[in-house]
Amino acid sequence: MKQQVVWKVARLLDLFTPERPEWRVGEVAEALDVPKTTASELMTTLAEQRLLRRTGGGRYRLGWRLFELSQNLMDTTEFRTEAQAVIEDLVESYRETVHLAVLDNMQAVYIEKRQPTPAVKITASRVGTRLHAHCSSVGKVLLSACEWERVEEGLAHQGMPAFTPNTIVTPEKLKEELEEIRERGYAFELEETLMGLCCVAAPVRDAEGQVVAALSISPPAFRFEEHEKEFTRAVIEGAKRISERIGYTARDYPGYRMEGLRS
Amino acid sequence: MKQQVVWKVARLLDLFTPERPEWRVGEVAEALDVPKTTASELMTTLAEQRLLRRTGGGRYRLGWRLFELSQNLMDTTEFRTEAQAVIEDLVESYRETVHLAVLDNMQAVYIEKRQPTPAVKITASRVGTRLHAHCSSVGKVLLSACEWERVEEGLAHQGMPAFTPNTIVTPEKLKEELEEIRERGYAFELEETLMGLCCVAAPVRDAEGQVVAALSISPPAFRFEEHEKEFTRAVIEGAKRISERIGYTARDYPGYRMEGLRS
DNA sequence: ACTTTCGGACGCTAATGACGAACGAAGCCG
DNA sequence: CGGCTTCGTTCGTCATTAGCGTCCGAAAGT
Repeated sequence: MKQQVVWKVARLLDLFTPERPEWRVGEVAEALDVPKTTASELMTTLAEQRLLRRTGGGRYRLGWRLFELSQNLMDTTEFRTEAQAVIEDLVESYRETVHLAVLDNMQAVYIEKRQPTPAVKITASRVGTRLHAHCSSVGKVLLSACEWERVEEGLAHQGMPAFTPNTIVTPEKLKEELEEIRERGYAFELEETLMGLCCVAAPVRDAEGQVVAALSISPPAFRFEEHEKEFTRAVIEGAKRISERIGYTARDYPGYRMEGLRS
Repeated sequence: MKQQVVWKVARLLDLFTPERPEWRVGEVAEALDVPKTTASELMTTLAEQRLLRRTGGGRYRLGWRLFELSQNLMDTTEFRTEAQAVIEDLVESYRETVHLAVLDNMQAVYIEKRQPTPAVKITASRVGTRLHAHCSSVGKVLLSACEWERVEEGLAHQGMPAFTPNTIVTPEKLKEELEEIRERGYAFELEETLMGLCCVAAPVRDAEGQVVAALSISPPAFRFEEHEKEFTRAVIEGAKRISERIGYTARDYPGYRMEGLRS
């Protein structure tokens, strides 16, 4: 185990959640179980580097350098701009929540989210949220593009918690599901994370045909059931549009099979 | 000098600019002037922590954890939501570029930017850009809320480069200017960064009366000259609206003097 | 197949981060 | 007003750990 400082830095930064955005030295020391002096020194250094900032009276918050870096990251994520336009269109047309996610360490991270204007805040999802991949449509799409071996070790690390009776809880079942998804080119999520919520997701591919993101639409269950094929078609179409804009030429890759939608 | 690892991490992450978003181990080693093995180990650790990510074939990019952290930061920046609405309104009404910036380490960082739809990309400013505070309207507003002593030491560190003949280049002149700004409650920028570009900015204050951000409008010089008072009034009004939404009650603080606009 | 380039593993050693103790700086209460 | 508590920071020591030379394996180019 090398570079433990980096570990500590990461652990420390992760303390600053939306629920608890401000920490004092003593609190951090306790939370990380290190002496106060250690925490103090680390935090001072991080503040010098603008990864943290001091607010009034010895309290700390995340620093603006994180914003700068994140902005650099987003600005160089080619599919982002294209995706935004497509997402906008989808929300316009279907008046449902639309997500875009990437895979990170075998988890899905929402990097874009748009809700229809009369925002019925169904999903508690926030942009920047990391979520278990085994029970979300985007997650499953992204996992389906990985070698099963890697997925397996990811699961070993993170487990497969059940959130509803429909959540897939065994690796075997997930493996089957992923193969099916890879085969057909899109994924469903039928009340696997939250009762009453369904999603369809399709993969976004780059010029090399690699899956780089997943696009999903998340209507409430009852509306999904009524218009399943329509939603499915729309998401596939949208993902395809994004893919093509960033150089993917619909060669003979699996996925994008418009025929054969789920009976 | 303590916690040098953190310094290195920061320097390393800063390499990943929009212009050069991908780096290999060897390139980083050269850029930071460290042995390859050192760079390799650091980058591996950072990748494990998801602060970097490996893309195909030994290349690295910024990792998604940065996005998560930045998102946490933005989500807990109270004035952000309020500001967005106000910015939107301003752009609607005046069809000019509007910025919101915060102060970080005596530099201004744009955290919000909106341009009118027929985007005449005048300013090369990007959200997430850090810029010299002595020559921008937002910068000067933010500096005017700091003790001069701290400003001075910041200048010592960063210098006062001249970008146009109008740029303020001496601390003395800047000090005068800042006092005037503090007194009157808003700042101009008259072709100090770029010829042909003028700005007006006003401070956003939180519930404690602290200046937490600056709002600016940036029309081309000719249009600014025609409607100076109008723009000024609008920015002050906007900043005030944001301030009030986050709990500032217009007590007898300096600033927000609507009377006495520049002759 | 040979060479070159590149990334990663290993292990020694010097550098450095962790931590206890002592020191300031605020607030609190008698 | 002044001692007391709470909290953060400074200092100096010591054990830990990160740095880097050397070696190796993989991939790409010749």
